[in-house]
Amino acid sequence: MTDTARTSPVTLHDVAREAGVSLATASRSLNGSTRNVKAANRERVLEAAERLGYSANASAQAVARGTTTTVALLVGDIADPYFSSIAAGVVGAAEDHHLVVTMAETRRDTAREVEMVRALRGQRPRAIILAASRRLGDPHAAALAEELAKYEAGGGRVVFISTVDAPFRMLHVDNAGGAQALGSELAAMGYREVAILAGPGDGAEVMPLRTSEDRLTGFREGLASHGVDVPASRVISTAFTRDGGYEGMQQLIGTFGSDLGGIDLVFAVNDVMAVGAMSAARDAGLVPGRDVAVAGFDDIPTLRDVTPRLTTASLPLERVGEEALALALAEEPGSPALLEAEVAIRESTPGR
Amino acid sequence: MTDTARTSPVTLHDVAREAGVSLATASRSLNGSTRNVKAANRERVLEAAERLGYSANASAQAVARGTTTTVALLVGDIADPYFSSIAAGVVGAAEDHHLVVTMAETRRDTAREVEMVRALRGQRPRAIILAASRRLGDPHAAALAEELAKYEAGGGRVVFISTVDAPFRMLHVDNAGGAQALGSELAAMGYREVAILAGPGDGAEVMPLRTSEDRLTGFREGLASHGVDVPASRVISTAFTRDGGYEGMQQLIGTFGSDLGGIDLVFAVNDVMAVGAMSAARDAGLVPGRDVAVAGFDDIPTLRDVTPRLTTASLPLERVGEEALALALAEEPGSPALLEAEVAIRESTPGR
DNA sequence: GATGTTGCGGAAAGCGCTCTCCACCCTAGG
DNA sequence: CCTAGGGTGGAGAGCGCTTTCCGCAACATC
Repeated sequence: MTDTARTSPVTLHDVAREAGVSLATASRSLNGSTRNVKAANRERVLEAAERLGYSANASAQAVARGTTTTVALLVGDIADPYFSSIAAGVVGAAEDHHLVVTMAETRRDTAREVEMVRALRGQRPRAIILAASRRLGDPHAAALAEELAKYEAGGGRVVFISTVDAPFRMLHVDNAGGAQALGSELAAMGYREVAILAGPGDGAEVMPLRTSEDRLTGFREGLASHGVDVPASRVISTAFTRDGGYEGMQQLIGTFGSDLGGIDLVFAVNDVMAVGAMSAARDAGLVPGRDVAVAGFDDIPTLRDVTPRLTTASLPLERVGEEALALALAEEPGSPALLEAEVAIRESTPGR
Repeated sequence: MTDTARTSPVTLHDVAREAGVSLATASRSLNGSTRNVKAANRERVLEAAERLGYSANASAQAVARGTTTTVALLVGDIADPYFSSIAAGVVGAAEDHHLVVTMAETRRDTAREVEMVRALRGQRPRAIILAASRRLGDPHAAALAEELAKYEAGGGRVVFISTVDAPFRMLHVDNAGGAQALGSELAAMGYREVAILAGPGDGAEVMPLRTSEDRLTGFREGLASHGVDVPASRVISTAFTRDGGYEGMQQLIGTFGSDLGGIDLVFAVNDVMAVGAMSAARDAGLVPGRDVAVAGFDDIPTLRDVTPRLTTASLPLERVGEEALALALAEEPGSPALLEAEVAIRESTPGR
């Protein structure tokens, strides 16, 4: 019976002995190799395994087979709904393929990202999926690329989500296109005096996030197609977080006064920033949606219930995760996939 | 130089050969064992490793050392901010210990949970942390306990977050106490006619979630201490999700009419449900906070900006994750830790 | 009966590491 | 001069598996 006093896991050897067969037969019975095992023997092995509570040592299998069942996912911040939604997609899809996913966090620090990749590389994952946002002209980009190249040289696969073109498998999210459509639609609704809360980076000292940049540029183009221009003085650089949005709006109010100097629409480059911005407006006595329209980007499900309901560009984040895994597993990378954003006009931009 | 054509990872053997030393010396140089290596040799090894882009094979190390650097985390739903906050805490703390965390999702299905544990067990993680919510009288509980017992018999550690007492390391979250304090305070503020949106399970067909049950009971006790009673007809069983909250409120409105028959406070057993409930109220023409007060539980950061700001019991979720890991790593389990919730009264319950 | 075929079990050689043990060199002490 | 002992390198066993290869038996074919 089960040896309750043991303190190290049951091995295949134990099972084989218990079943009275060889290691080879036990192995073949438990993982359905190409080779057949006589039913009687397989039966005995399965029983013995069950009785002993055997569970194959994945590390040993990995060493013997030369391949693991692991996929690594690197995100900026797990608690951020943007990343956790993507993670949910990856984990869900991974499970369908009987893969285990290991996660790490860059904490939005691009130097750490290189370290994390180095650490993850040791796991010999089938693929490394990078969902952490990249910066333009990042000084660590070269180091990252080098580390990833080494990983690929060892047979690994690298998938990048939403970023600059890189010599790896790419999953593009249509930030620019979505933002453009959003900008165009809002301009058509009559908004003329627009301010933008962009992500961090002024282009000089700190480099901007690629995602933020794409959304900023796209949005401006969308507005421009209706003859609306956003002067540089109305583009605020701030953190890519809720607090960043809050502070950005505060800054706007500080600069232009509590009537915002006629600004009728504030576009934040992501939903959590937009929500922070609404709070700041409210705290300054403005009613979002009435005194100033606000729009975001992403369409985070958890934020679906904020009031007024947020106009945004809807991104299928779980699907992004699923597609990323599919891309990682595909034999041939194919052309870079593009996931589109869909404009969702809601009460936070009632129109003028 | 780096062999760019290779397709299988660089091994320690390669490094040793490149450096002109033995496998043993290479191993000792690269991981700082107890044994000394002459500086010159270590230097050569480090250089060779760098040049070849070597990264130690974690699986092989695990097999050789008989121990991994992995911790497994099992959550109900990664995209749910409750779980992702805990996950962030675990991942953050794990990193400080140079551990990698692998995540799996039960999708709130308790049968799947057993399977997931079985799969994770193969990884031989140092610990398995279970954050997935458990049900009272779960028919799969026995199977789960058995699977976990097997894992522990193999030297693994199991940590349970927020649940029934079980013969494993426990991290208790003070759901009952927090709910009681919240109930008491709200009763003191004058609320008398209360309805509760509880989690799923009617106690007969479907078993209730332990978390939900604790919060329900605690809240009732808190009210009772001020002489306020909640009749069973005002306790709605619904899904533990945003949609569950929405439907629960709809049901309340359907039953008691659009004035809610005098109900002045609705307590939802978690924040996402509360937010869903507010939306349902709004969609029915009620103004949350004015026509009906709403309270939640958890204090999810992402939901900090909903309006009216949500009264809730604040749980330090990231800390829960950190403590869970600490508990997993501790030599001696010690007495079950208890993490307290703090009442946060905000505008969604202005008082009467 | 000799000669293939299959079908299946087991021995053993790896997989990429760690770590024990032994060998060797050098210095110090007698 | 010899011996003891500390420091260091390397051979090789072993971790828990997979998988190749060999051998044996049972059966079909001529």
